[in-house]
Parts: sequence; structure tokens; C-alpha cells
Amino acid sequence: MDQSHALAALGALAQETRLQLYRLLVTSGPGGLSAGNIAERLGVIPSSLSFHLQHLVHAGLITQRRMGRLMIYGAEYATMNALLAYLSENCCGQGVSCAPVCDPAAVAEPMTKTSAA
Amino acid sequence: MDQSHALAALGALAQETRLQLYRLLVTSGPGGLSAGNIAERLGVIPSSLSFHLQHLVHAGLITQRRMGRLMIYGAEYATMNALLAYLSENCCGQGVSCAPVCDPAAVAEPMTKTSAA
DNA sequence: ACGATAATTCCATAATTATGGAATTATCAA
DNA sequence: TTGATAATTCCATAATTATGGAATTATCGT
Repeated sequence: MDQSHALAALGALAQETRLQLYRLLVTSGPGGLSAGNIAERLGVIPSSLSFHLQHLVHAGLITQRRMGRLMIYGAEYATMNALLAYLSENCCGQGVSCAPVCDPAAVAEPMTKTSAA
Repeated sequence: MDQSHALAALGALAQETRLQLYRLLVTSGPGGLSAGNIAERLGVIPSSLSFHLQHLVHAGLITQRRMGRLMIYGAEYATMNALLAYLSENCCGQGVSCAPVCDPAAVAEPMTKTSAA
């Protein structure tokens, strides 16, 4: 993660609708949610929802994939981890890294060599 | 940390000058740096520097104290930890917390009997 | 092909945020 | 008190970002 990516991620999260959007997707897990489902839960009008979702996608914080008529959005945990690492870089002194790793896959699938799906 | 505090912190960090400012202070440690010192290192004009520093202070990410003619600014690590916790809340499933703790004081004072590893 | 549903894009307007110069406030030293 | 240094506040302008309605694109079932 470099400065411009960090700025993109922070800018994406620094807005009420998008922060709610992102947190909803983080809690929803890797499976993701459809745009319509998200709209219903958060009460955001379609054009606004798309605008904010694209902003988060562009920042790499969420991913999108199509399933028939539905667009499914899901949190991209790796980007958040990279952002957290960037923000806490050298937080405890030179050369010290205090960053966390939040990896739902590691929690959900304990110890299998072949965990592709 | 609640949503409005998180938005304030994210909004404060989502700007190039302020992100550089904050990271400089994080790396500089709890001692902090004077406004003039910061201005010199980052090449920011006074009025702009004050504007951005106040933004970070208001968000609780840095603290300010006066030392004679100098204003000393330093990172407030607790706020960043709270923000990281907020952003990774439930990141690995319901009720699971994956948040880090970056505490320079704990690193600086190793192995008292209350701070076991 | 048609109609219905899902979601995005376009666009003008509104709202927010950043910039830099000049004036002001605060502190120190003599 | 005066002069110098450190930093902030004020203010108008510029730049960026968000909003919501209408039109458009994509997919599905028949």
C-alpha cells in the first residue's frame, strides 16, 4: 500500500453511506450481498447506491461480481489489512510492525491444503 | 468509537497533507514535533498547516500542547487503535474481534510485572 | 421477440472542503 | 515596552464531492 492507495481507501470510507455500506459487507462475510439487498437494508436510492459502491470498488475495498440479474458486492479484506498496516507503520518505533491480520478464510476454514472453491 | 467519530477520523486522514502529517507524527513517537518543525519537513505554508493540524486535533488523532512559543503536536495512538477496531469489527465473523493494539508506551517499557507477554 | 426486474450512467444542482495571503494573537528576551 | 519569532484566524476564491430524477443497459422468463 502506498500513499495514493491509502488516500483512495480513506476517502472511500470517509462518508456516512459508504462507511455503513462497507461495514455491512464486512459483517456479511465473503459471500457478499446483492445491490438490491443492500439498498433495502440501508434505504439508499439506486443511483446513489451505485455511485458509492463504485467508489468503494475503485478504492479496492470491495469487489463486485454478477450473478444473473444481481450484482453481488463483498468486502475485500486484504485491502483493509493493508490499510491498517499502512496507518500503524512504525507506530511502536522504527522497523516495528504492529499490524493485524483479519482473515475470514483462515477462521472459516481451519487447516486444509486445498481450500479453493 | 461510534460512527460519527469514525467518520471524523477517516475524513481527517483522507487528505494528502493530513495523512503525511499524521504519519510523520506517528513515526516521531509520543514526544511530538513543533508546528514549525513539521512545516519545514513537509513544506506546508503556515495557514494551511494550522488548518490541517486543527482538523486532526478535532478528530482526536493528534494532541497539541504549548511549550513556550512552540506548539507541539503528537499522535494520539488510542484513537487510531479505536478506529482500527471499529473498521475490523466482526471482520472474522459475529462477535470476533481481530483488532490490533499499537501502544508505544508498552514497547518502551518492557516486562514490568503487569505487562507480561 | 416482449415485458419485467436489477442496476448503472448521465446530468444539473447543491453542498462541502481546501487554498493562500494578510491580519492577529501569544510568547520570549532584553 | 519594544522587537522578534511562532503559530493561528479570517476571508474570498477555487476545487472537489454528493444528490436525486430520468434515461439507459443487462438479464431473465415466457
